[in-house]
Amino acid sequence: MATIADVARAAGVSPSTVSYVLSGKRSISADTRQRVERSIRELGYHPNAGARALASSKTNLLTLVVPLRTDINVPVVMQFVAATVTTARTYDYDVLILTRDEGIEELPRVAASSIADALIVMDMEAADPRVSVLRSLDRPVVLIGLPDSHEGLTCVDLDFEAAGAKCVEHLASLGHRTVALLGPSPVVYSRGTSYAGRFLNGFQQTATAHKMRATTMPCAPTYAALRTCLDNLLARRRAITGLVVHNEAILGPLLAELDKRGKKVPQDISVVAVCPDDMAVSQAIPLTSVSIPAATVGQLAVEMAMKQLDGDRDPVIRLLPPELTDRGSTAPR
Amino acid sequence: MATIADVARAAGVSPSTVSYVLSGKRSISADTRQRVERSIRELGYHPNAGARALASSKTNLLTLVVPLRTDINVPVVMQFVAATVTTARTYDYDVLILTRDEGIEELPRVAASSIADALIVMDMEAADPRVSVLRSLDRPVVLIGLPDSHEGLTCVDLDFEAAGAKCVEHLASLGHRTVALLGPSPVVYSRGTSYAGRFLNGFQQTATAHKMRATTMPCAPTYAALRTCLDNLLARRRAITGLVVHNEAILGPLLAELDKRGKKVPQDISVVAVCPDDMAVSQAIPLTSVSIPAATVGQLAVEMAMKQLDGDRDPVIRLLPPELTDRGSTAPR
DNA sequence: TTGAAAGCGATACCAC
DNA sequence: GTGGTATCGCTTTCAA
Repeated sequence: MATIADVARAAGVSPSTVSYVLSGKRSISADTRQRVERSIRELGYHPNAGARALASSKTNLLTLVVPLRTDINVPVVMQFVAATVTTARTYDYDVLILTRDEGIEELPRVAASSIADALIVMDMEAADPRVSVLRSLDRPVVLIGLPDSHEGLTCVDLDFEAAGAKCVEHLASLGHRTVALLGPSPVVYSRGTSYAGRFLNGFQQTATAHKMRATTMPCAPTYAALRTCLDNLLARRRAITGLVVHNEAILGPLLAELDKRGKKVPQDISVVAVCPDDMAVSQAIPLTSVSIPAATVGQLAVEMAMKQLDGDRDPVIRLLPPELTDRGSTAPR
Repeated sequence: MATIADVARAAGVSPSTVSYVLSGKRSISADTRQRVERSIRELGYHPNAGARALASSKTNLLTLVVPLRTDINVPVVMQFVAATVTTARTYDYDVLILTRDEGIEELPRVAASSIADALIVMDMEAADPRVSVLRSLDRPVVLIGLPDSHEGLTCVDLDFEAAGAKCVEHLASLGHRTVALLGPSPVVYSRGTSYAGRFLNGFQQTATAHKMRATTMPCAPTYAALRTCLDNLLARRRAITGLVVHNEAILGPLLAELDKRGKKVPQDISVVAVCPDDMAVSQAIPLTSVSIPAATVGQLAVEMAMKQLDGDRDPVIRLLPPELTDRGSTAPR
């Protein structure tokens, strides 16, 4: 494997000159630059990452902590990972994956051994035990989600509270008075996942503000759970006319089940989903939805990490405003 | 950040002794070891990854090349990634993610700059252009999938040909004579994805061997495509009594649509799926299936990479035998 | 059983 | 505009 010394020798210059050609940190004569670049090409030279990290205290690696449990929304996580990796590459960074199951003790290891320059952590819970550890790492950190105590930490996420509000506003503007939220699995709530609670708040507060009758119901991602929920919801004396679904896994089964029970969407019941756009589009019928902008969040997370690496250590909270797209699964009442 | 010299000083020994305590490469007196370990703990020492990589020519990083297109089976990919990361950690390795979109030129970069010690590449196509590049990398490589020309390369995957055969055998043993394969999206075939073709071969050859009438039909992951496929399949003069579904995304919609058309499973039509077990279980009705052992494959891939890093460079082809679980969605004819 | 010191391959400071 | 070289923090050979 060629080293910087090999390149220098081949180009008839010193190693430092090769280094500067690569980094652009000082001006090089056109002639020298060309000879060096030619040698680099001919030798197939790639700077050794370890040596570079040691000398510069920069690894050009980002650590991404991903939740890989089964009860998470796998496609959303994937979109997020993809966006993170792609964006990182535009900054010449590679991405290291840590699954959250490896546990809290992996974070200090990765930080202290200088494996990565910064960390991006997904799926924060409201009272996440990792918060204090992350704060102590002395490395740039970006959280996806908004834990309760996030002082000093940079966070980015969809504004789920506003999203909950937006869904209700939409139904209210169509004249609906009796609505329900079909939420994520009970375990998501009991775990204190931050986005679930924030969405729920936005939903309830807005319904209250509009003096609507509002029911909320968590739903495990199984047919049995869904049927139970629907049995319950559809048996109400005051018929529910608007349904907000914050549970991607259940969208397909829900539509199938409503169809089976002879409930037409949107004639009998309006449905608003909270999910990535592609998912809303690919259901049995296209769904009106508030988009979960996983790719955007991933990109922003990397950009915020890069900003911190550039020296701007001020914590930032960035909550993306929700966007609702009407695809016809909601109708006036 | 504490260095090995700090630890050595605190413990009253030389840096080399600390290094040997850590690596276990030479015997250390109990007393010395304890003093060193104590200092390590007290200082919160973690060896610097870059320095270690430079001195030892080992990064303890594995590169995982993941396809992050939308037409792939996202949950399967996730299971695979999770298993890879988890297994890698048991060998004290971390995992670097490369998405295949970054393209072929990233592979030489990662290898030549010694970012990672070995590579695991998912989603190989039959005539994958990456094969020759990978062969030239001079680093351990494990392929998930079986490209046509894999001489000299280590591969691991489910034996999809045997899986296709097993599905047909199962239906044949139940007396079915007219069967169909609902396959992956046409783009998966046209891309030449290796597993799709292998499964198709196993399906067709076995059907032929049993003198069964067999239809095969790719199906895009949309409701429209599914309906078209079903219209076609259900209109046959000889009614299809056994359906093999090698397309996870379409399982839910398929069952809903069959239900809607009044086709009872398994009374009117038997269904065998090819998908991860948890997916087969969580459908509207539990499905008889051949399991896609993503987690096992991920684990094996890491183990095979580690074996190569241990010096055993002989290429190995490992095709896992398919396992069929009867969950009642198939019935005698 | 332990220590001293020579690398590993870059970066970046100091000279010229 | 370019070169020389100390330095980063660890591993490992050589010596004792």
